[in-house]
Amino acid sequence: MPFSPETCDLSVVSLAVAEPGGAYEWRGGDRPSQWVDVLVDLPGEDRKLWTYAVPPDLSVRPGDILSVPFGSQQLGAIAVATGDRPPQDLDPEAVKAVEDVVVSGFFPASYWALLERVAAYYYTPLIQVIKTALPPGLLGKSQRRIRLSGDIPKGAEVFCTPAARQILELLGESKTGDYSWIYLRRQVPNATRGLHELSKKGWVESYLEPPKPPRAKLQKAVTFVGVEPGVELTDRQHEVLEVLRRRGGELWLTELQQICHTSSGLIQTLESKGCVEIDEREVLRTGDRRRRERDRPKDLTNYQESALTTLNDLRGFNRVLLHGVTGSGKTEVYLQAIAPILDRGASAIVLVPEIGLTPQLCDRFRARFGDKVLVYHSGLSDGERYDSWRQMLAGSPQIVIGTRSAIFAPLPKLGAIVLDEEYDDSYKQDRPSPTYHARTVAEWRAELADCPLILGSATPSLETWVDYAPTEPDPTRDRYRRRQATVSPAPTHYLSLPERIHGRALPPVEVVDMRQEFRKGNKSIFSESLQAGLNQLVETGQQGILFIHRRGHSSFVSCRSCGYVMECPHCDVSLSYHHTHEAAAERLRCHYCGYSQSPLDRCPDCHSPYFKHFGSGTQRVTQALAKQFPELRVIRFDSDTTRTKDAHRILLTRFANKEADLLVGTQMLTKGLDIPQVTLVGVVAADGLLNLCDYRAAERAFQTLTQVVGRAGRGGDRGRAVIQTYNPDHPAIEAVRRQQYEQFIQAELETREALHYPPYGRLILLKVSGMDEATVCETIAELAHMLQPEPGWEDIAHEVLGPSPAPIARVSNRYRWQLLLKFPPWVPVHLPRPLEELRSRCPHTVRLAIDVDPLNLG
DNA sequence: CGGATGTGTTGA
DNA sequence: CAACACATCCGG
Repeated sequence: MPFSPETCDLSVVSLAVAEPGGAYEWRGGDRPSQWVDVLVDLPGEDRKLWTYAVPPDLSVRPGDILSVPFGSQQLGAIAVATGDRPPQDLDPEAVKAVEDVVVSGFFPASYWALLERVAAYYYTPLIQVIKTALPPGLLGKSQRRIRLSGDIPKGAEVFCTPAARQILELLGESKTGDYSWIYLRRQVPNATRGLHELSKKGWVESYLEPPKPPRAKLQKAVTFVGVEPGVELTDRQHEVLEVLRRRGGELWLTELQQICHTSSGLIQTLESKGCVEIDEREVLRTGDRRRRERDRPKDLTNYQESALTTLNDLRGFNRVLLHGVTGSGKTEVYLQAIAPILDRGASAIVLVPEIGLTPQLCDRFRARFGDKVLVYHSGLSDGERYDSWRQMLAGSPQIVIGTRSAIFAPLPKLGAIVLDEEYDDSYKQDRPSPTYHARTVAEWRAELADCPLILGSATPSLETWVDYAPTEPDPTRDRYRRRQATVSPAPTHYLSLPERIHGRALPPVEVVDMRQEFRKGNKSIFSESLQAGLNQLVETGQQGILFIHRRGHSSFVSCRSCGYVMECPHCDVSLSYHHTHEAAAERLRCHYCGYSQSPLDRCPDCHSPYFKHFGSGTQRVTQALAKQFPELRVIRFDSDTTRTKDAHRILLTRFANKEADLLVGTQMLTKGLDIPQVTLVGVVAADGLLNLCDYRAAERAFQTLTQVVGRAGRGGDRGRAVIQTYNPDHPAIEAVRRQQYEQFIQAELETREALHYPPYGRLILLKVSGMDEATVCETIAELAHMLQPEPGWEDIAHEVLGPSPAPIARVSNRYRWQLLLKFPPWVPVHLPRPLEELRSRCPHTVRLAIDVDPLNLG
């Protein structure tokens, strides 16, 4: 296709140009191209293309990540189209040249369509979606930094404004002698004025630091070539050459030097004599190279077998729900379903909620598939993520295990996508745009890649249940749902694993009414039944888990005399008490803005000395345990004790090795933990879970409790679970006790349907925030007005709920208000007004964020 | 985003 | 009339 200004008209042009199944090739073709149209990484410049010249020493193809000069700075950019004719509507002199090709990437054909779809659905600029899909730092831009310069007369800061003085102070303390301008501006009020003042005096200067995108790590490798006749070698040279030959003819330079205790000089001499070649090779920083026992496919239960048969026969886009009770062996089904896909030369993506919490799953995949397994998540260093990402582009059959962003893994030949624990909320991004749900994106990706999508869960979300589970046909309902569906229809399969492997039973669940315990005179936080269970652990040598819900037992600091509660000065939340271990410093921390301070020993309000923290939930419980069960060995597993890298794995290994009898922890315990010796599961107080004011509270409580209960009795010994609550009749508790998923789900669905909440209806949340409360209120009122449905159309239109202050009305000194748009099932989901128009009504001090399909209404 | 340019406000 | 805060537009 010719390259012309017309084809660059962006307001309308979709950037997805690749033909399905074809090679990734946009306009331009194979001819050497001298010009390239790029999308730059600039906020607000959505979809505008910029033309650059391609210097003769560079080769640029569409899809390449570039660095380009832009104004005074350097920006990350992505090549969209190339051409060999100069742009006609531009002065050729004004066209700048591409600075560098950062990565030359060949995305699979459907990849761009996927990114476009995410951009459109979540109302997000395409470049921002690209940024979420790429490893961090790839679209680097230059950074403005400030450093001290020239001689600053002693005591001169006295004559400066406070802002300037503060800048000088900060720069003086800085190790590198400089700070980024963004940082200074955040730290110092009126920083702009201070900077002007100082640079005029010549005491500081600002400079642009060029972007430094991650690079492949290179190492020198030595390859054996041979000895030409007539080449003279010393004995030592012979010796080194012989070592290299015996070791397979190829070694890293450093390795060879170490083995032979020689210098690089000798090896260079060998190179000059033509006996070896030295060249730079890419080394992968993919971590974990531990050797491990090779794992063989396990025997399957009948249910697993039949699920696997269905999975193995699937070709093309199919949607599958693998509904297996806890301990039914879902992972083994994934493993055996993926094996033939790799054999066919295709790859697979396996998504898990949080990788740190599922080291066992990764280990099992690695044990089964060895180095074909790639792990990808935010815990990796930028370099590691970059290497893994490049490895995916290579296209060899592989398995990517990762958290939600791994749904964008650029695997060219995708054979299947697995989402484990599909109901988990961490699949939804709620903070910057795009606020995507990995399950939604996975459906699109599976559709575009024409491969099966497998959702696995013991407690499927309502969304998944209504879409995937077999129910009696209900034409009215189905027609409505179809109108709001986000994927085209596809064969759907419901696979059930109703039994645990090895014929093990689900643990019986006992619900204890804590009000009665109290009436009986039991003042302990442990019911009699749970106490008995804990005592038994010591006797039998079995292990147990105690689950604590964070909100049930707060960790705030309050005054016993006057009731004063320590709050964050910038947010409307109380500060939480943190104390990692005995030696560590005690801190009070704000979970929302990161503010922290040391604890006070007197109440700032009434000066009473009875000013105490209540400790975190886990801390309080471990203290109570130490008192009542001194012989129990306890491991705390919460955000305080798992902060460091690999802490999850270490603590879990210690527990698995029976170095403790009891694991006490929060939410983190619910996910994928598979330790056979666990026979007792206790929930200290389920009430914190039940009382969240959210339309999904009951569903979430049911899912979490079922998962926790499911940790018990996975080995040979029978398990049991004790749930303590002040609310034993709550439907969610009742459903967990009887382990009746379907009845609970049906009742819950009816509530949702009556109120048009998802999955019967959909939501869009608009969030507005700013420093000045009045401005925020005015703005959101205007937005609410603009978004009202046309008068007279109320019953066939969306509803506008709000404006209302966010549940936490102030964070980092920003006041937050929100609006909820609710679309009943028969109303197509879309913003009634273009986002741009809404943005234009917001003053510059006010931020507007949009959350499509929000999970947390606040 | 950063820089250049334009406009409105203040105050000596 | 300057100095300055604030808005707007441009960048290839």
